[in-house]
Amino acid sequence: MATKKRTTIKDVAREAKVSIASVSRVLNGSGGVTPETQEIVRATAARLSYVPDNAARSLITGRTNTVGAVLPDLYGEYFSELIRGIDLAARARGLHLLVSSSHDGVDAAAAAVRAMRGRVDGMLILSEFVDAAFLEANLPSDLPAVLLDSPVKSTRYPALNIDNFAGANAMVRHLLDLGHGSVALIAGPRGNFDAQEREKGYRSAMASHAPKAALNIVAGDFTEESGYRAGRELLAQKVRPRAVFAGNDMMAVGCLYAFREAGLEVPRDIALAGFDDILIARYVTPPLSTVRVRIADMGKSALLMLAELMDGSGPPAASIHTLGCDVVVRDSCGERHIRAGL
Amino acid sequence: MATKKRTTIKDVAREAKVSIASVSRVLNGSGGVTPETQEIVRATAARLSYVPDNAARSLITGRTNTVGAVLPDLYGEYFSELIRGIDLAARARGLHLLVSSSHDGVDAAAAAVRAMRGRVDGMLILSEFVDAAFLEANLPSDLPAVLLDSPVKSTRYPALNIDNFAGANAMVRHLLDLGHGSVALIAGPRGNFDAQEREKGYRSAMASHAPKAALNIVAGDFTEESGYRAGRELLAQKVRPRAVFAGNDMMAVGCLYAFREAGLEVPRDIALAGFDDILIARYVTPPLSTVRVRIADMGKSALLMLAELMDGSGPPAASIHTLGCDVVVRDSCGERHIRAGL
DNA sequence: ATGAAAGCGCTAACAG
DNA sequence: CTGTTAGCGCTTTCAT
Repeated sequence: MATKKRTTIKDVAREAKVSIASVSRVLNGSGGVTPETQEIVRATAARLSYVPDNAARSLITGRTNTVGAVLPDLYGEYFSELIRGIDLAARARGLHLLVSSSHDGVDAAAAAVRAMRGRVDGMLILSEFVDAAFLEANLPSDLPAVLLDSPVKSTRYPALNIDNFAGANAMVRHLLDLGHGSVALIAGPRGNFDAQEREKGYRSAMASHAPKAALNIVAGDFTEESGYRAGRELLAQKVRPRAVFAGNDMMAVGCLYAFREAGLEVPRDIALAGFDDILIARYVTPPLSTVRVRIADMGKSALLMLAELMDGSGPPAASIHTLGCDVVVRDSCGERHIRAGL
Repeated sequence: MATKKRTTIKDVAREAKVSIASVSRVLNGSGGVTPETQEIVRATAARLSYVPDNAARSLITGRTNTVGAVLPDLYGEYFSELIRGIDLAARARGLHLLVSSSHDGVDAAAAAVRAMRGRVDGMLILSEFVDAAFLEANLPSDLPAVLLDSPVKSTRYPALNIDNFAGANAMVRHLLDLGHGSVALIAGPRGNFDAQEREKGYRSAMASHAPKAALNIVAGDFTEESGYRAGRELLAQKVRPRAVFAGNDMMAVGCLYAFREAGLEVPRDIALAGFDDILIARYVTPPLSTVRVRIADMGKSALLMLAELMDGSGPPAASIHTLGCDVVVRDSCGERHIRAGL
């Protein structure tokens, strides 16, 4: 279809009265061609609006100039920012982007990864289903890849992670500094890597800045609904906490609704903070203090890393890079100013 | 890189002690092979973990099994929903998805379209820069394509549009039915197709349901900031309108802030509605009545249409399909119930 | 500086 | 039912 009867290099060669080799040389800038010949070839190619066939080119060069991005079924805002970061960086390097999202299980993820074989020169993988065995089984050993936000300590692939620990730690510390004697945590889903790191950050901040205060952790699963339930659970405790740190913004929003429903005013009666800085955070009442994650940067950095890997000049395999977060202080935690860059 | 020294069809043939043709036949299900041979081939292929080379396959078949999606630099939520719809439908049909987003001008869009030549069997194009001449100049005449949300009346490509007119019309009618004597409009950017259609919908509803009321249109450009300014402008009018229909949700949100700042209560003092049903709409106070656009459906339908086009069984070129919207009634317009599907 | 020719890995006739 | 073979469009030696 696409390549039904396009003009080929032969047509150009014939029209330009040169050999196909010369045409190839000119169009690839391989040098060794007279300026005059170059001119003729270029003109003819333009006249016939010749476009080299990528399949043929890939077949012989072994390169596709395409990178693949495998992403899970994830929440809109995060996804689009990430993709944008990746796409921009890819375009800047003349690379195309093949995406595959929405995988709801290991098998789907594996299929997605495998389907990209031979179509891409490198891959960006972000999936909770990825582990060392998964990679071993589904990735050709010679295909460069970069792992995003992954717990895998692979010896073969570099990983790029968000500093969930530091972000959570900083936010809890901030809450504590504000004078809220003790902070409760609404945890994220058990198996989730981000959730675990954030919880660790919470524990660490509590241990170092409020060693006498008891830990107060209620369960959640990153959904608004679970945040709402957690909020009610918190209010039912004998002593109502002074501040709550939710493992992500959606839960914070749910929690906010629970508080509002109970007639409490945030932050006067109880302080609240989230994590992610999703768009909504700015628009709820009161605006939510949260931890901003620079997703687009992560996409960009990941692509750059992958590109280097593909050039053979990349970072040592197994390196783990970490991207910082910013504490964004809005109204929900009881103070107003911005503390950035940790 | 990716294809450095992979096992080829020859290796499989040798190991299975059959001809490469048989291997090809088995793996393509072209039939005409004994079950036993099939079994042997399949087993050896699996054992060698053989994966056919896409480039070679494309070269000879002329198909890439990939569709391209060219999107402008657009707002996160819309983009991710659209992509998800497309991706899901593509996967269901065994098609891969090559994306290119973030184009800030005609040239960038043209480059993006051209770069996909030969890499895809069909294209989905959503760009404000697209018009008949653009397509003529940048798309190979034999490449199937579907236009998304485009004003172009092309004789060559089918288009899939959102029924902005009907959506706006229904919302304004709803506002009028509620008894708000006259409705003001915050218009979108001048050149924008969606904005124009929505304005027409407003005019039409006013003409038919409130023929005696004067039209009241203030300018906006789809940004929150412009909505805020428009809100102030509206409040400065001699007679404050009873209801305001904003051309999109972001402007409605900005407008809401202007009203709040002026000490007005929505919807008691003034009713407000938007368009798009972005996530935020649900979370502002009061929740915003709006018009829901089924973006993911649009992506899916577009891909299905494209797939048919690629099979040769597609809709007649130049057909224009329209996707309905739903009026979503929340608190901001002064009544609570849902009216769906128009 | 240019051209001829050998494949890249695969599918699709065409023979047998 | 199976094997042989001719390319698909291109890059890249290797001659000239």
